[in-house]
Amino acid sequence: MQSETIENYLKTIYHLSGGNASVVGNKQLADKLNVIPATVTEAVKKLHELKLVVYEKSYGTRLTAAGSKIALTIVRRHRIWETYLAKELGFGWDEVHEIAEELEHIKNDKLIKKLSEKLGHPHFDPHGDPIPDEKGKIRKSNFIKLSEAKVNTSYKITGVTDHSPAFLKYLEKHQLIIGALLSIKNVEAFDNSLLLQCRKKEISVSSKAAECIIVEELPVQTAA
Amino acid sequence: MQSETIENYLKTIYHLSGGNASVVGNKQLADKLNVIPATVTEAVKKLHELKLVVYEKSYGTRLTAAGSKIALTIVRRHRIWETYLAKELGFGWDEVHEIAEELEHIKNDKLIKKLSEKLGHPHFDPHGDPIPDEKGKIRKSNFIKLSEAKVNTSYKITGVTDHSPAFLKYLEKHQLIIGALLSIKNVEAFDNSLLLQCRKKEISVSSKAAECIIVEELPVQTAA
DNA sequence: TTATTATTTTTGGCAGACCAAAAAAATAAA
DNA sequence: TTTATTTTTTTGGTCTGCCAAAAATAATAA
Repeated sequence: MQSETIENYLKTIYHLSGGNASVVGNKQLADKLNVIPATVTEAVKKLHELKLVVYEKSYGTRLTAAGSKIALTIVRRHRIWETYLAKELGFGWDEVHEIAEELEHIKNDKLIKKLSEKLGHPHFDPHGDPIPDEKGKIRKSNFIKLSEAKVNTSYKITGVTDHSPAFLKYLEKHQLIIGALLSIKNVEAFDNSLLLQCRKKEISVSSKAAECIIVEELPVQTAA
Repeated sequence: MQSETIENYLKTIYHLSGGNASVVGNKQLADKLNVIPATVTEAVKKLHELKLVVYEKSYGTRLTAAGSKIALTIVRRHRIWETYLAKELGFGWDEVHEIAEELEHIKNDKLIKKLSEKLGHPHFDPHGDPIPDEKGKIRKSNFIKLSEAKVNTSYKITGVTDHSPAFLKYLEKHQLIIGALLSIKNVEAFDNSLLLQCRKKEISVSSKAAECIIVEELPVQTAA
């Protein structure tokens, strides 16, 4: 079986549980999936019967190993397609998510294999999210949110956690794209907005935006 | 709206009516769609209400202009994807049909535009079937079935009308691929099988196979 | 033209996926 | 700990897309 609906539930549970197989609530799921909680109750009961999740009444749901495996193949498909659309077909990073939401349900292993091959088996998609390999293994990294970064330290942007076109276009406009180098000059006490130094320009970003930008600390420059 | 089911019905009606908007029966449709005739009756009633077909009770169904337009966009998507899978991703011509059956339902005009662009806006897919353009227009051609070809005349293979992997693999094995030149040496009176001359070899093909091979008569060689 | 066969339609039903509204349970606040 | 508030579940219904079996039509053969 494995309907598109099931795939979407498993994928969403995976995302909401942060990949940790931790428990997610019905309301949470309902909001992400644009259905009402009653619908989720039904669905998770069925997923439980299929042994893809463990559902405990009035408490929550978490993925089983089998469910997690399926979720990871969907995530892999999604991110491979996103990367392919961006790299091979010239789509913008703000466009790929929506199309990949459909393409991720195409069931053909060889297709994903070919796409991955053509891309040189990438480990990250255009938003900096890691791409699980065929076995579902994910490259771990010690990236942090920009909102948790230190002042006056060099960072590189490695990803984003919000994929909305509006946010991505905003970032692009300010050249806050993946790979960009930056440091925090100042944190505004009033609203926690950050004053960034990036490509010789100073840019102010809200704390909300900083929550959605993922960075990696750069090794300190050794004196030449 | 425009569910996957509707798209499949319209596409199938299109194929069965030979692109001529002629009438197709319920049984016919049911067989192609792997459902029972009763299901088709329901479906065509609904399509009629949507003004995508004209359904006359106990008689049959044909596409309206609106229905035909949708059918042609599905056919276009299908054939563009088939071509892309074969040319850009290295799939065999016996593999592409099945995958394209899923991909044809991805609703994103820009995606098809990009794929077509990358391919140089092809007019024929790997099976020799014409690809409708964005407006649904199809390149007309005066191709004929090999079974209707004359003896001792030069032809070029331009397409096939059976997309089953078994048939395509059979053709490939005998080098009866698109572009191959051949002529009919003899027609066996007993079973109508054809003795072909192709690439210096003689090949015998059944009348059933000859029904599924499309050829184009070559201009006669003028003396040099 | 009647009998036979094939096709089409009707009727009643089922499963998947959803919703609205009411009831129950859990959580948070007073 | 007793209200509120939020979350979860139950119940009754809808819509789409399908099937099985029976009845009605059409097409074909005798």
